[in-house]
Amino acid sequence: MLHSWCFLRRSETHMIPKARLGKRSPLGALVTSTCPGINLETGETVVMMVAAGQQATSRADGHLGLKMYFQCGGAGESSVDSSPSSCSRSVSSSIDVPKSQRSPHEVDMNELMAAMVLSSLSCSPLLHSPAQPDLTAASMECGGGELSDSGYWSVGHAHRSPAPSPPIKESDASPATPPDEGVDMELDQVLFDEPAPRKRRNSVKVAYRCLWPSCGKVLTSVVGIKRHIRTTHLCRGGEHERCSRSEEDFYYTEINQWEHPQQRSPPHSGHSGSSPASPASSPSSPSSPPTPSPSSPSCAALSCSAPSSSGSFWQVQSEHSYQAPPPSQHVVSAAAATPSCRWTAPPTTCHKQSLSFRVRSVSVGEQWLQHQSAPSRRIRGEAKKCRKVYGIEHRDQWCTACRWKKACQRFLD
DNA sequence: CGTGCCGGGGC
DNA sequence: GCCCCGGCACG
Ligand SMILES: [Zn+2]
Repeated sequence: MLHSWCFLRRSETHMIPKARLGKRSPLGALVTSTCPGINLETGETVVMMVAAGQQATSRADGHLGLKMYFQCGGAGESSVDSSPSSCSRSVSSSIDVPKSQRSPHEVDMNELMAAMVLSSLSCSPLLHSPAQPDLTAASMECGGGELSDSGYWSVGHAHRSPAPSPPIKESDASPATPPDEGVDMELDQVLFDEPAPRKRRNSVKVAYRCLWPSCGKVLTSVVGIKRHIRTTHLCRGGEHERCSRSEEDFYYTEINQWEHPQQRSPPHSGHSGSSPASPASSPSSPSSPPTPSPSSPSCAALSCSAPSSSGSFWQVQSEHSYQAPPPSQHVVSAAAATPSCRWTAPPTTCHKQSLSFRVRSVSVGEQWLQHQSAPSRRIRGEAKKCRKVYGIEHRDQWCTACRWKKACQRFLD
C-alpha cells in the first residue's frame, strides 16, 4: 500500500485519463420487473410480436426491444443457430408482412397483436379512447406496474408522438372509436398498414445504426451491422461464440431512412443523399461519421488484449490535456491495472444477468450497453484522496486535480 | 450526507 | 492553457 506518489508527484500537473468515456446520461427508467406473462409465451407469439414490430415502422426501438427479448428468451446456450437467425432475417427483410386483408380465423392473433400494440403504445398521450380496456389492462399487467410502462418505450418514442393505439382493425367487433378521428391517419398508416390502403411503406427503408459510443455507423443489413459490431467493437473475427452470440444485438438499433431525403433533416442539405447508408434522420448527431471513429482501433486492440475481450472497453486516450500521459504505464502499472480488472463484470456474465431480468424493452438494453461499453464513471477507489487526507481546510495541499475537482492523481486507486 | 470527479464555464 | 464550480454517482 505504499503510495509512491513522490514519483507521481512530478507529473502532477497532468492528470491521468484512465477511463473516461461517454457521458452518464441516465435515460429511461430501468425496468427490473420481470414479466411472467410474456415469459410463458411460445415462440409463435414472439414471432408475431416481431411482425407487429415490423409493421410499426417508426418504432424501431420497440422492435429492437422485442427482438431482444425473443433472442434472450429463446437463446439456449447451444444450438441456437437456426431460430434466432431466422428471426433476424425476418426482421431484416421486413417486407413479407401480412396482407392488408385478414381472414376471419385470425381473430386470436389479431387480439394478441392488438394487445401487444396497445401495450406498446400505452404511453401514448392520445390514448383516450375507453375502448377495450380489457386488452390494455391485460397486456399492461404483465409489466406489473405503471413504472415499467413508462419506461418501456422511453428510448426513442417519447418524442415521436405515438399514434392513437385503438384501431388495429375496426373489423367487426367493436367500433369503439369514432371513425372521424382521422387526424393521425399518417401515423396510423405508418404503424399499421391496415387502416390506410395506400401506405408509403415502400418509401421507408430500414437501416441499422451502431449504438457503440461515438461510432454511429449505419448499415443497411442486420448481418452487416452485426458483423461491424463484432469485428470493430467486440473484436471478434469469428462469427459466433456460443453464448454471447446475440450480444451484438445490444449494440445496434434499427432506424428508418426515407427514400426522399428530406424528412426532418436540419438545414444541412449538403452531401447527405449520396450513400444509401447515410441516415437521413440520425437523431443524435447529424455529423456522425459513417466510418468508425478513430478510437475504434485502439479500442479493438485493447479489448483484444483483455482476456474476456468482448464487451468491456475502456479507452485509454486522453481527451483533455490535463489528463494525458499515463506515467503509471511504466512503473505503477500494477496499481493501475488492478482496478481496471474490476471494471465491470465480463459481458458473458452480464449477459446472463440480462437473461434473468430480461424484461421487455430497450431501456434495459440501453442501460446494459451503458454499463458495459460506456462505464459512466471511473470506479470509485477506496483510497483516500487529497480532500479526505488533508481536509478541506488545507486545500492548498491537495493535488491540482483535486483542487480542480478532477480525478485525483496523487492517490491513485 | 460526504466524497470523488465529470462536464462545463470563466479568464 | 489554468482554475473553479454545479451537479451527479456512489458508498
Ligand atoms: Zn488528489
